[in-house]
Amino acid sequence: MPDILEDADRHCAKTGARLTPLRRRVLELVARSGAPVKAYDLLSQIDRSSTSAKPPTVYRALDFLIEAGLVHRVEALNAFVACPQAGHGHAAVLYVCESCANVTEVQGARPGQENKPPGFTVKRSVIEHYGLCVDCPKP
Amino acid sequence: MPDILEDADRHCAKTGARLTPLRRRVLELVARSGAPVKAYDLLSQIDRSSTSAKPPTVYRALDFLIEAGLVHRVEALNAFVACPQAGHGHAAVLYVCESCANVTEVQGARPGQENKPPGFTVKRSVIEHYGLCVDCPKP
DNA sequence: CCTTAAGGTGTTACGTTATTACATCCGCTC
DNA sequence: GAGCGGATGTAATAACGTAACACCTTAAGG
Repeated sequence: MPDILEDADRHCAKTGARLTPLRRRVLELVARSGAPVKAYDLLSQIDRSSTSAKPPTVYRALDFLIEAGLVHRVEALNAFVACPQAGHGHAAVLYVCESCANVTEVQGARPGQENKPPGFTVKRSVIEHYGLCVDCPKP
Repeated sequence: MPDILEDADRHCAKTGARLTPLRRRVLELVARSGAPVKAYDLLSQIDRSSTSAKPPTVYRALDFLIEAGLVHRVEALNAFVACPQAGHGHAAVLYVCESCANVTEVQGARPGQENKPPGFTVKRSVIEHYGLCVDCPKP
C-alpha cells in the first residue's frame, strides 16, 4: 500500500496545511497501528520520546489531522484511525470488526440521504458499521 | 404524537421487559426533552426527586432502555434521545440539527451495505447526519 | 414458613476521555 | 527588533463512564 506519511506530506503541501513534526508523529503512530487508537495511548507513546506530553498536545494534533482529512474519529469507540487516502476525509463509511478491531474504510456512496427529512442540509455524517470481518470466526 | 410512555408500557408488556419506576422515569426525562440529553443532566434531574442519584443509576437505566429499543444513544454527542416508535430501536438513522439540536429519526433503509467489504457481517450500525434542519437559518 | 436465587437499586470509589485557560516559543513580516 | 499569528507546553479540572460490593425485593421450591 502507498505510504500514508508520504501521502500526507504531498496532500499538505498541496493544501497549505502545516504538517509539523509533532502532527506528523501523531499521524505516524495512528497509521502504524492497524486498528483504532485511543488518544491516551497515543499520549503515552509520545511520552516515551518527548519529555512528557499532556492531553491537549495529542488532541490538538488529532483535531488538525481530522480537519486535514488524514484521520477519522471512530465515534462509537472514542478512537482514531488513519485515513488510507489523504483528503477523502469527510466522506468515509467505516466497517469495524468487533473481533479483530480491523477497520475498513469505504469511500463515496454517502447513503441515507434519500430518506432525509425535507429541507435538512447535511454537513457531516457519521457512518460506522460494527460486526465481523471475513477473517474472523462467526460465533 | 402518540404518548411515548404509554407506547413503552405496551411494548414492555409485550416483550416481557421490566419497565420499573426508575427506568420509566428516566425514559420520561429523555422523552420530555425534545433534544439529545446528557447522562449527567438526567442524573441531576433525578437527583431533585430521589435522595441523590449516582452515575450507575442512570447508566443502568439507559442501558436497559437502549436494549429495549426505547432510547438511542447519539454517539457523536455522548447523548441520548427517545425513540419515537418503541421497538424499532436498532435500525435508526438520525438527523441532528446542529443549530436547534432537534433530532429526526428515520426508520428502515439501512444503507451502505451495498459497498460493504466482502464477507463482512454487520451486527450494528451507527448512522448520524449532522447539519441544519428546515427551520434553522442557513448561515 | 423458610430458603434460595435472580434481578434491580444504592453507594463508594475509580478509570477514562476531553477541555479551558494561560504561558511560552518559534518563524515571519515590517 | 517589535509585533504578530500559529503551534506547543503546562496545570488544572470538567465531563463521561464503569467496577465492585452491599442491600433489598420478589418469585419459586422445599
